Amino acid sequence: MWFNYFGAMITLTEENYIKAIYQLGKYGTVNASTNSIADALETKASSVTDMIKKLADKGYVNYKPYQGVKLTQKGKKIAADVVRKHRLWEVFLVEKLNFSWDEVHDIAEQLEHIKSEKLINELDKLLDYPTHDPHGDPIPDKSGDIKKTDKTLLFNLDENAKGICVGVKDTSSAFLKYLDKYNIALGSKITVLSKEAFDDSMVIQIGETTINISQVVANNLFIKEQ
Amino acid sequence: MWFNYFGAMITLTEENYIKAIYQLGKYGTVNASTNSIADALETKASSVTDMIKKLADKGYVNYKPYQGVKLTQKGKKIAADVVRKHRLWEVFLVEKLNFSWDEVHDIAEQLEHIKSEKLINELDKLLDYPTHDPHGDPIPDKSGDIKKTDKTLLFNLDENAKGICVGVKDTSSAFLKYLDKYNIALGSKITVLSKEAFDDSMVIQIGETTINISQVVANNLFIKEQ
DNA sequence: ATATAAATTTAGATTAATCTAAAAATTTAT
DNA sequence: ATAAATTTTTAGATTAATCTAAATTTATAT
Ligand SMILES: [Mn+2]
Ligand SMILES: [Mn+2]
Ligand SMILES: [Mn+2]
Ligand SMILES: [Mn+2]
Repeated sequence: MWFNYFGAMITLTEENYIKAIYQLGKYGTVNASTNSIADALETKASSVTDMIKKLADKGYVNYKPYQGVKLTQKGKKIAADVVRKHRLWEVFLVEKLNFSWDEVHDIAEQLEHIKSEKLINELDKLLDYPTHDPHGDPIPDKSGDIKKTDKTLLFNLDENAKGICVGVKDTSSAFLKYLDKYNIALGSKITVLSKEAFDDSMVIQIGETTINISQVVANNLFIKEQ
Repeated sequence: MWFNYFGAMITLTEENYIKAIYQLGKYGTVNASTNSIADALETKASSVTDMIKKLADKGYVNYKPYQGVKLTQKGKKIAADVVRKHRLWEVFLVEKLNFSWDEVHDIAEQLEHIKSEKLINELDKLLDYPTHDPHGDPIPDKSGDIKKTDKTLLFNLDENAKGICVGVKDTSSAFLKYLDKYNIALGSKITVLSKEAFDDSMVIQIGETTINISQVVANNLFIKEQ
């Protein structure tokens, strides 16, 4: 039996639902729909409806039938804690255990559910209080706050614009390995040499080399413009 | 869905049962009884019977009704892996995250179920391949073997015998805190000054100081005689 | 050797989380 | 405005893990 911040019992499954709702609500203020939650968790809409009711009973979400859900303050705190743990563990795996950034997600999915406040705070200290995970995503602080930096998708940059790669939107192993192959990493300086209107591809310069990237790639790389 | 060494799916609960059976079979060759397993896991005998059947179906234990169970080779490997993970995580918590030896057990109970071979091997490397956990218990190697050292309970030492504290039998927080209070730690040099036949208490010397300990304490401290 | 006690198993329920299929509500398109 | 399509909910089952209470088997004591 494990108890959360508010002294209530919470299961691994409930945490996963709450995290999914949190991440769906990241952009915009719309409620998370039943189907979107089902997609995110690779489960069925009927399962989501059941769980949503339980989460509403426990005070983690506000729910009116057919209206989707939104996290309460309580729910947001739980979600931020899980995300904080997930991202700190990812940093640990890369910084201390020699993992590469495409290997950490699945293990962090497990580690994010370990319950111990001291553990996570000591881990934070061991890692010297990192602010971002290996994919450039911000790490919520103890109170659940994240300071969001101004970043844009590479896709939105104009010709001749310059910037630094600060994150990835798609964190799939396939995409991360593609980036490794072309020496694109967090911190890389990128210049847009040209844009092709026909297929929205781009020619960009990374350090000394020049490469052609597709619209798909450009839409999954976060850049801090300079 | 998680898969073990043999490619079979295994749940956290199954792992806990297998570990309990492993630890019950540590001394002697007798089968683990249904009730002893129930006690170890704080569950009911009827639940144990059900689970035992499932473990037998999966080939982790040999079971004949009313005869208790014994781990198969397959079961022993699973158990040793879980124990290895448990103890490596305990070392990590003490060595890298400033935990004391009385705080690590419950968290290791959670961490021992994290599935990643690379994770545990890298952790092993980070910790410089420790052979014992913070309570003096040996850490199984990758293939599940543990080299057991010759140790005896302090209770068995004669008057004037000397030894070094190499482990604790009772790993409860209460006992460990008692030991901290009297500056008894792994590595402490202990001399038996006298034994009291009446209540089996002892007077022992630790470094400069002399203390009286009860039979309960003497029966829970492992000593390497010198 | 029988009776009593203890250990173990079986039977039947319960809870969490899931699913499929069908019903109901909402949204979109004509 | 009505019909069609989509989304969401409900109904009914299933699986894993647990429990209580009763039945059965094994061990112990006279
Ligand atoms: Mn998760
Ligand atoms: Mn990440
Ligand atoms: Mn466990
Ligand atoms: Mn230990």
